[in-house]
Amino acid sequence: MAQTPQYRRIYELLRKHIVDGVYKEGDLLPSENELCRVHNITRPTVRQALDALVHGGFIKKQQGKGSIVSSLPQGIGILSVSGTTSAVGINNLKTKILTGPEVRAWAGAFMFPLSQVEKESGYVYIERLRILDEKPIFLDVNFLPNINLPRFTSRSFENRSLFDILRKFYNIQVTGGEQRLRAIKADENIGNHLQVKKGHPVLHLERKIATNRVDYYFYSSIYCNTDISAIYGAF
Amino acid sequence: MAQTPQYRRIYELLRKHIVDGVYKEGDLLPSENELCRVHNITRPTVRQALDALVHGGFIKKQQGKGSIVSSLPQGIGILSVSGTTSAVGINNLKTKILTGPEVRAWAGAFMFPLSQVEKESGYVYIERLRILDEKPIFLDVNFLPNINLPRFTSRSFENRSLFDILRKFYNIQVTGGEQRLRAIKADENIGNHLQVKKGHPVLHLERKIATNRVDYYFYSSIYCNTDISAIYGAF
DNA sequence: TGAAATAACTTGTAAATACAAGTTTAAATT
DNA sequence: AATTTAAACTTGTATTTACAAGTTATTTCA
Repeated sequence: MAQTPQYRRIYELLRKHIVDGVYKEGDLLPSENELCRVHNITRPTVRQALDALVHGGFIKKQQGKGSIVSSLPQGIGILSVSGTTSAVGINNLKTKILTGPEVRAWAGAFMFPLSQVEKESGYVYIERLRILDEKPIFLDVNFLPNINLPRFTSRSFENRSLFDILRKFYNIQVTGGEQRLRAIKADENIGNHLQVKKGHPVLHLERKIATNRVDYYFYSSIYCNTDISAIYGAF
Repeated sequence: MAQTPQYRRIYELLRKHIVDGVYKEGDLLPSENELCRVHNITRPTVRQALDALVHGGFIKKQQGKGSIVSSLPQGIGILSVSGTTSAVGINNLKTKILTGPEVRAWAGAFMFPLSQVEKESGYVYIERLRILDEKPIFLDVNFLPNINLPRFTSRSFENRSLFDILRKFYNIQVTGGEQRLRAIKADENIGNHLQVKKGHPVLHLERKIATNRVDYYFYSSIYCNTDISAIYGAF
């Protein structure tokens, strides 16, 4: 009946409290039984929420002791699905649209194999520069198969998470994905955007992102300048 | 009573079957209820095993349909805990010990903050080169705090997973961790080992690895040549 | 025959319960 | 007082039950 499941609500709540500093590093979260009482739910449900927090790297659990809040990462977390991207430095992380959103047709080879439906549909192209403290940190190039995305190209993307828009307007939620990482030399174009010399080492991520819409994936190619801040991930 | 929990057994079994090709990409695993019947366990237990497979990127689940086997990754999976390292290409992945194992004392700054106990204990140092198809793929430098690791320096590490040794002889299992990624220029030393020119882009991972032993972490600094095969990860 | 309704599957969420195992605190014993 | 023991916590594993929700195959009806 509930649109969002209970464990999700508890997860979001605890996550927010950790990010906001209600619980600090090393603190113990309320025990599972206490969370049960407070929110009037059962332990399996609480544990489902806590598992998600562990998976996101927000807490560690220790048998007999409790759920210990982890330190918030120093770098930028884009390795896990909702792990830390939305958690850290989102305040001073600005977004600049370089190209799009505009509809294009697939041409040439692509970083991931595409289905027939995807090929026929074309894609929405968005190229963005993400800026942290006035310094360009990463350039992300996004490919969203143009399947059931009405009025997408006319939406505003400035300083807004792509994920948020997909969730809010199209009820598309990211459920996971796969990625490849490489260290490459920046070419002329990437170098200009990231303000590094041509040939400078840059981290390249190629991602295929799965959603709650069955068989709907979208794709991102991300170039990171890791000189200032590293990419962070929990596992 | 059971030394290893049931869900772990089922997880290992299914994982092996996927890796061995019993279930191929796109195949459906037996349904949860079927796995219950076959292994004489209950659905929450089965689901715990399947969750672990999802987390490792081996399957995707679709409500109403089933558990769909994912494609085995092309690259080398060292991003997740037991995700794909041990799954892919372990046959032709050779290991060459460059230094150690030998006990050393901490000196100077370290990539992660250390506890007092860790500082006082020193660490076991191991430097290894991992070779895939006669080509050096990555160089890993490991720091294991020298706490309760009897006879560690005298063990043989050739062509053997560090994780395996820790599990087998010391009952230490990797439960998770955190990592930072950077694209850097190879220096003289790294360039020589990885057979790339000095200044060539190399992927650098700094990892703090958590274990089932409370407060026991170990650390790895990994340098990857991603020219031939990328680093792969599911999330 | 073709479309719609139904049944029989699948996974997702959730409750209530039980005991095992690790940690901490308090009490009892020496 | 110091040590040991026990109790009261904590999380880990597991069962049983129930219904919701999505998918597929079958049946029914027009």
